[in-house]
Amino acid sequence: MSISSFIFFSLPFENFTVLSAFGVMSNVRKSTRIIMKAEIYLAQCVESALKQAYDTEAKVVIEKPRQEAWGDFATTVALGLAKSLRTAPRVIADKIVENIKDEAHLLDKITVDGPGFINFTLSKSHWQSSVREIIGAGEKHGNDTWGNGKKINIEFVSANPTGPLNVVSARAAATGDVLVELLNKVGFAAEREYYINDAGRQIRLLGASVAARYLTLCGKNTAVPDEGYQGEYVIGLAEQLKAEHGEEFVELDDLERNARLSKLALEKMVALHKKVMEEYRVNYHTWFYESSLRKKDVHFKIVDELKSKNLTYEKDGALWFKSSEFGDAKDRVLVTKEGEPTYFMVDIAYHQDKFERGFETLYDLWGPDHHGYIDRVSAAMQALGYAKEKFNVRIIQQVNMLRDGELVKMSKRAGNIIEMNEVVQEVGIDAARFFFVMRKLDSPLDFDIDLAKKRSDENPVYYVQYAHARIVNVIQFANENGLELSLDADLSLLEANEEIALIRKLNEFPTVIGACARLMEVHHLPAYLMEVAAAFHSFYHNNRVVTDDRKLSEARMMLLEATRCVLLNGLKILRISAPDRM
RNA sequence: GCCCCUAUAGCUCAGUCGGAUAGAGCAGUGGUUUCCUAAACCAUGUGCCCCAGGUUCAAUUCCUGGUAGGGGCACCA
Repeated sequence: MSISSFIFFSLPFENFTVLSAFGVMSNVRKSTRIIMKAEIYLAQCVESALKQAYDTEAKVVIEKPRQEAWGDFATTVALGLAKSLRTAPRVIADKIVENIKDEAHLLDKITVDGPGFINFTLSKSHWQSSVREIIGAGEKHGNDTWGNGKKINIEFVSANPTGPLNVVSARAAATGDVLVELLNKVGFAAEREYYINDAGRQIRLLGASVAARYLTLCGKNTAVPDEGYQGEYVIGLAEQLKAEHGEEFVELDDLERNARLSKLALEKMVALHKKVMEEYRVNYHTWFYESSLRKKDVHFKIVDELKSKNLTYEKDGALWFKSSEFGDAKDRVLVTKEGEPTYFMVDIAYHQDKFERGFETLYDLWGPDHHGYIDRVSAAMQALGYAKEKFNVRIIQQVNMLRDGELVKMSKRAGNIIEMNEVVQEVGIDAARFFFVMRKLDSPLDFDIDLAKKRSDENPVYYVQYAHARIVNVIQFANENGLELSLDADLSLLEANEEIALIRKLNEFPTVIGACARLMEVHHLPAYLMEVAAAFHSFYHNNRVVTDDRKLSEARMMLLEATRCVLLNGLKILRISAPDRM
């Protein structure tokens, strides 16, 4: 992550609310400044210096140097221009530096190092004053507007209501939930959506399976169909339905009984899924029922549209879509020879429906077993006239559960899958959510159940939460000793190495949020929060907050409050609690 | 056979648009508390960045080809 920091201009800024555990900040004055990242300012400085020196334009990227000693920010622009300008990179770098006009007086030092890096060191006072601005921004710290209000739909989990949710859903749920939060933080209008496949063949199979178990319970031994659901939970469903409805379905003919039981079982499963998601703190904007599309025959209208574009044909009694004309490996069936619409066919209608509801871009989060399905949906969307980049899929790799250091073997057939709810209940919601967003989406995630349950320093969740609790405790202690948080504190007293290091870290928050949103990745945020916690703990250990030196204490209280703001903001995005005491 | 993902320290993993001496946590070792929470801090070692080519002033990063591991290739979802 590159460091980000702020420059303050005297422009009007909207009102804000201040986060505080104790309400001591209620008298805070309103900010009248707009926040701008230091990187953007530096990039502009370098760009105009470049124009001045060489009459050249180039995209200037400001990054964080590998070594802290080299400075706060750096750019390699001189290295990149060496060829086109036919000049040694160091010469270019020197000339750029000569032409830099630091109008905001932000810079303490600019050096040219190595083969031609330009390193910038910001003044201490800039870092110090950022503490006040972070507190002032409150929960808006890290917000941006580049999403421009664009409507984005993020569909995730969408597990079949034919069985309990497994651990992969827990990863997808945490990921999708946090992604939406991140996107909205940078100005998008992103929404969470869950698609419920409550129609079609699989649901009929569920009905038949429940019916078999139900009849068996009623004394009429019946086998579960070969392709049906064999899991224990089906017996549970049958038991519940028998308890609620007695034997009223026994005398019905098979078709009728299956249909009735299928409907009732489905309602129970969907209710269960909704409950698990709610307890996991995922609040979907939309629970979309496949049956609502089928009722309106929307999927047949899609077929008509594809037909009219001459993109379908009949073969072997089935109706095919020419998906290979849009990059799919082969054509796909829309209507089977039995005359049944495929899942795919309804799915096309579903995705188009999202567009018709006003979403400009769609993101689906799928498991690795669905990657082969991407091309055909993409093909369908293109066939219907939507640009390729409007439909996106992010594959979330698998989850391996580890217990006692051993991989827990899971098999659907053997019925020993680990349910999402079990894991969440066992390790706690905070730990589960944190662990499930810790890894890059492309990587399989090893979930160490024992580690997630540990209440010790090895567990990263507690490390971050402990930092927050510690801060709350110290501020409380300070209050008891007659110290109040005051925005007028003299921040120039924050000079210790640990203090500056912590402040610099706090200023990276907006950059981390931006990177997550831009890359559609969540794992940078928990990693960053661990860094903030580390910087804070280090500061805390080496510096007392509550001292005889009242001015210094007040300055340090400000630093603590700013740190608390960042931790709270970060945890809030992850929807993990920020405890006041541990 | 075809497609997707992965390969970096003993272990689990970061590493942004290719840049300066490749990082963190855990484990190991040694230390820190008359003091606001020790669920904490400090010190300490380790790397054919899977292999071979290519592009480039510069490759862990991009391209090609391998090797190994995981997943997927239905008129299921």
